[in-house]
Amino acid sequence: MKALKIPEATITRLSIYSRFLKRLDKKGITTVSSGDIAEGVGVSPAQVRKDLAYFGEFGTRGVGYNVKDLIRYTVKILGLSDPWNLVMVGAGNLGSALVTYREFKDRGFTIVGVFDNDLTKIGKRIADLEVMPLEDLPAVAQEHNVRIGIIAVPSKAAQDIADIMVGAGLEAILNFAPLSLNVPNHVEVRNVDLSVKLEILTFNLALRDK
Amino acid sequence: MKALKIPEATITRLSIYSRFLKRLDKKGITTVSSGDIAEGVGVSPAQVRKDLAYFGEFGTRGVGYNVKDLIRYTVKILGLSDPWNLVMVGAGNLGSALVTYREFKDRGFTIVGVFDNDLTKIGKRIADLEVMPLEDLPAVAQEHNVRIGIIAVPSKAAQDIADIMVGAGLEAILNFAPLSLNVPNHVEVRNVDLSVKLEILTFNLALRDK
DNA sequence: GACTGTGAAGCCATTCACAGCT
DNA sequence: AGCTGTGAATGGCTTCACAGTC
Repeated sequence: MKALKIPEATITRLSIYSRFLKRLDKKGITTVSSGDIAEGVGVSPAQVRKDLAYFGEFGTRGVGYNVKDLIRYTVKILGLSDPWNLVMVGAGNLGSALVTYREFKDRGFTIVGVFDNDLTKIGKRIADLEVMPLEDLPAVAQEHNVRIGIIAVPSKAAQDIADIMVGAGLEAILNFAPLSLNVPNHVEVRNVDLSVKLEILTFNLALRDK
Repeated sequence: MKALKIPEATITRLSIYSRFLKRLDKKGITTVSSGDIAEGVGVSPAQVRKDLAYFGEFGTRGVGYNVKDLIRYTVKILGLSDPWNLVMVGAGNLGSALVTYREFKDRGFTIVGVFDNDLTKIGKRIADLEVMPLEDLPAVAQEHNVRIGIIAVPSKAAQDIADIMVGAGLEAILNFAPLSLNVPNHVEVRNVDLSVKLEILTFNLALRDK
């Protein structure tokens, strides 16, 4: 693979293209142009071609892209050719919703353990999993070759959970708590902040009202 | 307010600063520097100052910013001085989790109606709300002056819901379904894609494994 | 001495426009 | 004729560096 530095925005879009293409494939569509993809996901055709060009030449000039092939390429690029096992910490409403979230399963993610340190939640069933105490996380992670953890606990507990995940040898964390986590450099963290986009909307509506 | 075009990334960070500042305030901290904020949320001090500078001069040279004042300013800029009423469509796991999501309430968002067209869900209670049929959305929205709707339904239903929201006169939509919605220009849409950040993590881990 | 506010510089991402294939 | 792949141009965001203020 090229050694070029790839913009994170490109990876974001690749993830979106990949799922859009799967929908096309389900509809039986076999060929697609950069313009079709662009229209389907709301970006420019040049952007689509540029994004793909970071990784190779996947299309045919004058024709477009083969849908099934392009799905395979995007899935490969995103590291999704093989399934991933995840652990989830936080068995509250958000954690429970994420454990049962259909799209994760569709994209090859399997949650193999749900943890919480709230005694009232331990033992509770979510989908086919039983909520376990946090102490069990390292053993479960090791057993299932887990490299990625999801944090869905209140802000004040999040850093402690992150420390436990790092201690358990996890390499990446998806954090839903609205604060910045402190982790060593070798651990990748991405935050999903559920309020930010809502506040972008209120900002825009407030501007409009002026 | 200045007529300058403001980067959306700036608004994103403002939302993050605003919540970080509230945590400082709760701890009793009264003054903060751009460096403190930067460290707390993981950006550069220059970035913090530049972001704030789009909207005015809020600090004191040689001193920093007054925490309570800066909270007020950021809240005002984000359009959060007055509370917002929202409607939620989708009473599944994700919708239910969002209705009870603490942070929304803390930031002044109140969900005044939850809707679904699944008969098995209608009548169900989520927090202190009873799930209503979609037909009731326009009346509820009007009654409570709702301008923003949240979509938390499966992809294939999302566009229909968006159409209903537009028909009900909503001006902004927060969409959790992983596809691009078609709406008129006067309606603001932002998407929260729960899989994207996870796939950024797998991309990075896959790179690392090479 | 410390920290803000800001023009200028630097950097990065997107768009343009066209050569290259089919 | 149609569409990809890509170097060049553009545009926009971030960082730098320092004057201004307390």
